[in-house]
Amino acid sequence: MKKKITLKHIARELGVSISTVSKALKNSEEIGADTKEKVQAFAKLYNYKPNNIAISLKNKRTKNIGVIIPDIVHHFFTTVFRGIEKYANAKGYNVIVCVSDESFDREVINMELLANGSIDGFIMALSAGTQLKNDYNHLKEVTEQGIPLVLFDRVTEDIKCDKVIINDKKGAYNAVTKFIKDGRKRIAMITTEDYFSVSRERAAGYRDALSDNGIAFNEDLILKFPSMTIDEKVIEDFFNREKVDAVLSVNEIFAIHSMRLVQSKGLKIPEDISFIGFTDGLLSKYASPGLTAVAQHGEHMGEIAAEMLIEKVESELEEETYTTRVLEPTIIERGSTVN
Amino acid sequence: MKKKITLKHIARELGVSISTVSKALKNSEEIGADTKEKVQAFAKLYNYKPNNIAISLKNKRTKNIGVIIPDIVHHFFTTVFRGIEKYANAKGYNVIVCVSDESFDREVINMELLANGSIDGFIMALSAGTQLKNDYNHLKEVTEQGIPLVLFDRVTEDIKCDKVIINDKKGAYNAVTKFIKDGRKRIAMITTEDYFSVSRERAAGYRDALSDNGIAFNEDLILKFPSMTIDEKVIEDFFNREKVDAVLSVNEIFAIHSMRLVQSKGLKIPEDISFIGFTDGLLSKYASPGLTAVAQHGEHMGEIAAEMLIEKVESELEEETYTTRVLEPTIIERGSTVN
DNA sequence: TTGTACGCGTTATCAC
DNA sequence: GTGATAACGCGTACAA
Repeated sequence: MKKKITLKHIARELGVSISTVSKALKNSEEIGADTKEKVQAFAKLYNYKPNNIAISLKNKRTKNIGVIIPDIVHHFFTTVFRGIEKYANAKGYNVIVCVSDESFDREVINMELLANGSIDGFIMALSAGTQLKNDYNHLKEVTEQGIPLVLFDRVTEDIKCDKVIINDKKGAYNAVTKFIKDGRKRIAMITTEDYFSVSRERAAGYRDALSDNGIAFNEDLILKFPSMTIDEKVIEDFFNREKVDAVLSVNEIFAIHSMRLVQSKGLKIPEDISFIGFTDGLLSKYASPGLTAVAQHGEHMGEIAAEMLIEKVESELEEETYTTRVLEPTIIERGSTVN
Repeated sequence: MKKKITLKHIARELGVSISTVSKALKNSEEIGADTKEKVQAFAKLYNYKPNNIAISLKNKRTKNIGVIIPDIVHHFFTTVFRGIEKYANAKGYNVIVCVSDESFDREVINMELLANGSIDGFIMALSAGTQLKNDYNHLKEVTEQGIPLVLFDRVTEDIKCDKVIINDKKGAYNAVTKFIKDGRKRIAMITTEDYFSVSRERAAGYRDALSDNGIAFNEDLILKFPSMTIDEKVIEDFFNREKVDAVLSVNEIFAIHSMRLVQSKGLKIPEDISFIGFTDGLLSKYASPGLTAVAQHGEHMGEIAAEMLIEKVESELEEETYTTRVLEPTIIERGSTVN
């Protein structure tokens, strides 16, 4: 087993000082050509690579960025992550991921852990628990320490930092408008509780589109789930109770479940009832019929988040200007709506 | 902006030495009760937390584990990752992820980067590029440096290290046996090129099951894709050319594509043709009909990989005993096969 | 041209 | 009880 070699080893072996070795490896002009050659040859032979940790300690820069997401087995977060990873890697940064599992406590613990020197900045989407509790002190502490933070998708007004979101309101607005143009009258919405920032925005877009088209808002057509988990029975009751001809869902899981249910009741999609779901993921693509989706462009979102973060990390001056990038959602038409 | 505080700051502020502060904070018996109290109160007030990087440098242990996977937007890898993250986190480790994007070069680069002190050990699945090139020198270097390595799912015989895989051969064997029990005669297999270790194993299981049941192997019933990408036309040609009544697919994407295609040709699933696909993911669950799947238990696999790695990392003695854990696959029955 | 000394933040050892 | 010192590995200002 050939252990990692350090400057000290090389210096001792070659009978020179550590700083000479250090300079020689950086091709410093101060060092004589022969010494340089000797040192470089030796370093190459033993495959010397500087120790990242030592460099981090010295530079007070780790070249790591911390990503905290609620769930990794979730297509949208996964695409965002890919964008982050891609951009960060290209810039020479590594990505440390922690999963909050939608829990406030785990989000806090992970953040504090990473904040103690492990990373240069954070990119994160708030956990459900955090949004429910509405407590952002852990974020505040981090930003007050001067650690850059970028929030994406699930954000909060309470924290001053860079953010990147999609225009959820407009996405919902456009979807509902499309339904209305297609002649739909009783448009339902399946969503989660309001403490999710995205759900609130989407609900607002839904209501705006209805009112702009002279359709009265009907509370009975809103189906709310307390979390990301589904109760098949509740969906069934809903569709037995309410006669609807279009459904906007805040995620594809709810949408797919509903589609299967109404199909089993003998309804035809999109003739009798049409569907649009947020988060253009695999399920939307492979459902039968395909689910028309509001694409959130996760990968692009991730790239932008990483770009914003790294810019802040690398900028010397600490101006306190924070920007929010709003990406435009796109509707991907598939078989669940008429064209 | 209140910057991170260090031992030095506390020492200076309180007019004591750094080592006194360090000891006081660790509740050392050597330190006087009043000094301890004073120091601890001050530390709490200013929210002192030791710097991870400095500790890493001192201990030569980072409490980070490096995970290198071919693709993050992939349900199976994602579930494995969740298992790794969960276990590692519980043990106080962070996870640094790098995505090789199925490329040999990116795998090498990422590995070398992380190997320079950033992590205590690696967990990885080989990229397609690496398996194709069949070059494992970067793995060899890492293990020779004494850095523990655990391979999962996509492994190689060429490297001596801990491994965790599922019994792919048996999974395929069981699936095909089920087809035969259900009276199927012309059983096709959709797979990738043989350089994937898992594809080889699954193909072997397929052949064994046929031969054990007295069915001749028929090369024409094997549809091979060069990579993970799908050519719709090729699938169509295949099903137009060959009359098959059962299909085993090495992944769910190929299976779902095929199901949609044969359905569009008017065939009934599972009456006319039945399907089983590897990787029990979201698509299998939500397809119509649901796709009977060979579950790979990714999360469990991840937990085991993390457990094996951390055990090696924390064990002082460097015995060279490597074990391979083989998990048993399970068939999850859904509508794509008769019960 | 090369080497010495110091600092990054922490801990452990040893002296006072 | 408390503090000085060395060490982890590296880079660099400064001295020789």
